[in-house]
Amino acid sequence: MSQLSTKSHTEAIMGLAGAKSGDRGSPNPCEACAVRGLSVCSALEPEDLPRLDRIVSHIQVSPGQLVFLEGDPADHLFVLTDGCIKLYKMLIDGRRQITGFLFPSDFLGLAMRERYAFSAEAVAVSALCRFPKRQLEQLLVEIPALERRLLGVASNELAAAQDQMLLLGRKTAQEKLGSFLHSLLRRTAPRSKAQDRIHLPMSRADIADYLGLTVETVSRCFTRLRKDGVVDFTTPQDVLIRDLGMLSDLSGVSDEY
Amino acid sequence: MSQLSTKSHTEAIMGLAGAKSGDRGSPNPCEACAVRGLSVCSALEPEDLPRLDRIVSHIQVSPGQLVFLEGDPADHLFVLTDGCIKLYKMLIDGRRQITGFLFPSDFLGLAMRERYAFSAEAVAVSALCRFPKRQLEQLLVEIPALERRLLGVASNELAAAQDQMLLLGRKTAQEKLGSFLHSLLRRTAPRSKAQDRIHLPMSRADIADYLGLTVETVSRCFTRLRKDGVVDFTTPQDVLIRDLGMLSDLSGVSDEY
DNA sequence: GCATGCCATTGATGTACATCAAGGCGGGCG
DNA sequence: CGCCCGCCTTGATGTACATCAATGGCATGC
Repeated sequence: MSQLSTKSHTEAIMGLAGAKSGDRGSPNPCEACAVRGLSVCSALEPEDLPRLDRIVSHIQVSPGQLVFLEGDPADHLFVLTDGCIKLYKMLIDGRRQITGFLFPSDFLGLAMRERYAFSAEAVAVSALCRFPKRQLEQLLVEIPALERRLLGVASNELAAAQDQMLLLGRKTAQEKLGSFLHSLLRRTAPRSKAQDRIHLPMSRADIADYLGLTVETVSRCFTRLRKDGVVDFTTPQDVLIRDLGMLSDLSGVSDEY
Repeated sequence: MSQLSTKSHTEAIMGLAGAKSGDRGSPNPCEACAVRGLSVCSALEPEDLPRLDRIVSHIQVSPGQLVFLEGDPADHLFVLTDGCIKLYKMLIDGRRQITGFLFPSDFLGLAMRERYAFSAEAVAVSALCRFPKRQLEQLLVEIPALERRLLGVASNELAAAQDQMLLLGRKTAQEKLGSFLHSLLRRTAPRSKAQDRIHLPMSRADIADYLGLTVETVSRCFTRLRKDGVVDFTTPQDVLIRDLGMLSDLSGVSDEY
């Protein structure tokens, strides 16, 4: 694990260095942001946007690159504007638990503590807005609506975390896969053209580590779902939902999820 | 499950009715509160305390009684002042996942959403301060320090939830039990006389539902830990930690936990 | 074009934990 | 006091998923 850490950490620093930090010259990027209106930033009045612009910088990461490592000083907060990021924790022997996947407009680094409680690594080529924590905290004081908004984001994350605990502790492998596809559909379909298609940017190993399973079990359950006519795969990364009802049943949704 | 819900819900209402709601007559209970200084309330200046007093009411619940049910309108927030509360979610077929145990000074109802995302039920005789959400939100606007504090609480809960995901998804039964005892020790020992003793107010079934196991496995792992000299039981509810080192190793602690 | 290596899939086997079942113990109540 | 009833423990058996192992597809690079 240590060789992974150090190596990846270096990559991350290179990644950060390669970013167009500060974005001096581009006038007010936040106003034109793709996720403006969806993300935390929507809590701001248009006239407050320049204050965000002043402290934001933009970074790019490619698959496998780290945004930060568990235990790093938590100096920055992020908003994902494009791509996909995975968050994970590890045990000393290398067992890994992915605690979440982030998609555009998602907030990163909410854990407002001394150090990051998990690592963040790019799944796909991704773009993030980066805010220095100190300066953003100053903004929070001046703009209560922003703080309110963060509290709302935290609430949602907490609720999602509890759903995930239920999944990890009490659902079968089939149900886990069903729930996973179902929640992915709800999160990403609204912003895609086809309402019944899901793109899976992450590997089977990532899915396994998210659901507390192994690669083999994930694969077997997927083929089972396919043979049962619930889903179909155009490629291993592209899922077609053929029977949403069965998928919902499987995921154990009632009101939640 | 439905009969449980309705029955328990009635109990909860009775419990709430039985509480000394409003506490008219007692002048400023918050000032004398047992958990004042530990809990969210510590974010308040002494001169602001009466404003809390004005909106707080106090309720008592006995073991098995509900504080609220998943899906209920989230009209109140709580601070636990005494006892122990369990939070849980259920699947339609009755499988249950306990998402957390609360101890005195813990905050309850952080998920600031329309409806509660989980149920809260007393494990031991418990006392709570109850705040109407609307009125507390008004206070949040007027006292930014309070909102800041809530965000901090949310961060901590989020971090704890991620630790729990790692536990549920990737740890063995032994490690789960070890982690459980270890974190309980860290949470409750500071406030108890004996630094190496843990009282378990919850049943084996509750522990099982918290760790994603069965009662039998919990019991077997406990006896294993006892035979290995890691812990000892004076009663099934009272644990003596005999080898903290082994316990730490087992729980997979590095910095975290 | 072919070699290389990663990723997904599938099969054979193993095992950690669940399930089923049977006492033992202690507390509450008649 | 003694019966009853939950709760905990322990044993026997079952199973869902992990592990081990082999193969094929696809992209990358020489």
